[in-house]
Amino acid sequence: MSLATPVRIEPLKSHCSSCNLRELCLPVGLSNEQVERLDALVASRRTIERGQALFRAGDSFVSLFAVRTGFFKTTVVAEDGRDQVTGFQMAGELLGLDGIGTERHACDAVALEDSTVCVIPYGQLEGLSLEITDLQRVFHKIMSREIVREHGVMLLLGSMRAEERLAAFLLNLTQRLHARGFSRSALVLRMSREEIGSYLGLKLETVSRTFSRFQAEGILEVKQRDIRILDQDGLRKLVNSSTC
Amino acid sequence: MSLATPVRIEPLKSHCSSCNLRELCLPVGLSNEQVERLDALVASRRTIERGQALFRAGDSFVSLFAVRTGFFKTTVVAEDGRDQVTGFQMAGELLGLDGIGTERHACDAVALEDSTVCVIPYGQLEGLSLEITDLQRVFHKIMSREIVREHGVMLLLGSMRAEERLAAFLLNLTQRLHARGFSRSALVLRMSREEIGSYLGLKLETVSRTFSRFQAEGILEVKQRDIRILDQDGLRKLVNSSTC
DNA sequence: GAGGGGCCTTGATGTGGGACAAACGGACCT
DNA sequence: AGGTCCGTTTGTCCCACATCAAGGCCCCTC
Repeated sequence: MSLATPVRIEPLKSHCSSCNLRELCLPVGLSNEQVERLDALVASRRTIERGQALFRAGDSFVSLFAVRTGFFKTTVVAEDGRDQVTGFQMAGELLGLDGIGTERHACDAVALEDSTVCVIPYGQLEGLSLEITDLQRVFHKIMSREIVREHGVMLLLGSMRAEERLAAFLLNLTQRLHARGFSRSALVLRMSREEIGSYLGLKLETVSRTFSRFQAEGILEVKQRDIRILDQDGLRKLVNSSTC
Repeated sequence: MSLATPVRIEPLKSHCSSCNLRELCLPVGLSNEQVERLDALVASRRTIERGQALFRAGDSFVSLFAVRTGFFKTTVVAEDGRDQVTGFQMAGELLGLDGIGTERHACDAVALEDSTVCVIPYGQLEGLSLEITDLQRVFHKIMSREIVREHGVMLLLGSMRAEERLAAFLLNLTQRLHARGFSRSALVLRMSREEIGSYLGLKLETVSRTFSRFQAEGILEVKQRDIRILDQDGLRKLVNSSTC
């Protein structure tokens, strides 16, 4: 490390009030006055370089994190070393909910590109949500939706075939990206074939082959990580057809 | 229905204070005084016959339910009709967390044997947890643990082989039963092979064959739904060995 | 622009668990 | 006791995906 480069703790103040993610993040639905009180709590930002972990399983749990920019994956590791990607998180989504139960994180959160997060000290969030009913309600809803999302993944892993899994995955990603102002029909994958495979319970070769098949069928145009969706209905039909 | 048997709405008052599940349920860790305030809120019980639904996906969400006696499964249904068991709940465990996010239940909860539940009106629970910090904390922990449990299921569904899945399932069940005072080595399954299969992402025939194999290997004794675990370490090794 | 290292694609072959079918067994009737 | 129903077990065959292996593409560095 060079002499002139001290470790930099980002002291940047976050401002939920003026954040363009306000409607996608923790402050959703809160009044201006309420968001200002939340501002006082969301004290700092952190930047995470691509490939670095925001936290790891076993780390003691202190704060939640809201993705401000960038892209993350969360993974759980079995005792024998196998790991499973449990989710991909983009701007506005919360990381760290897994840590509340035991006061230690239960999974790793790793940045898939250079990212910034807002740090939300959990103890203070608890305190504030005693005072702001709406904040408590929003927070409960976020946790509940995470539970429901995972139900969906269980359905996918438990009963879908490879094509259906990948189709469902792409539709989910584009829907979330669209909510953030991106195109519904084009996306750049931030994760590798292997990470997609881990999330979907498939091997990377199967993911790759399925992409190729979708391209051959005219459903997608695939150039490495650049994906263009040519036939969204085709994808949707794949997910809903019980052709097994 | 006979003339002398009116529909009975159970008006029975629940009492968390005197409930033997106190340490396994929502009141865990609360003081006597706090639990008494919770009592005021948990106003009624409901009995659910085997095979009946406590709630169904799409039902509007009003209350959470704590299993008092009996056994439930929760299932999500895809648009094409396939369904996936997302969990099995026993005494002390909460049902309905999925409904908070959208104010509608996202899954079905069906009793696998005649059961009783305590009804916890969610609006009142929100209100009380504004006043009792510890209650808020406990509730958050319960939701967080549910998220972590589902991570574990994702790991199971995404990367384990049939034997590992069934072994992990049995260990999880016996561990939870043991916490409720039952034997660590003998259990009676409340669910069918098909329901186990759905939960584990396997077909019922595969579940049955795997039980048979475990029996042949001297790990289990299987008589229909009566299971005796002869070699707990054998089961544990199965789960942890990355023999794939 | 040559070389190397990730990541991705594609081919050949193998296999775990699915699909289908039949028989078994226990619970509950009459 | 016999019959029916439903869940379970077991056998046989088959396929979707895994595994193993080779080669291609892109981007980085020197």
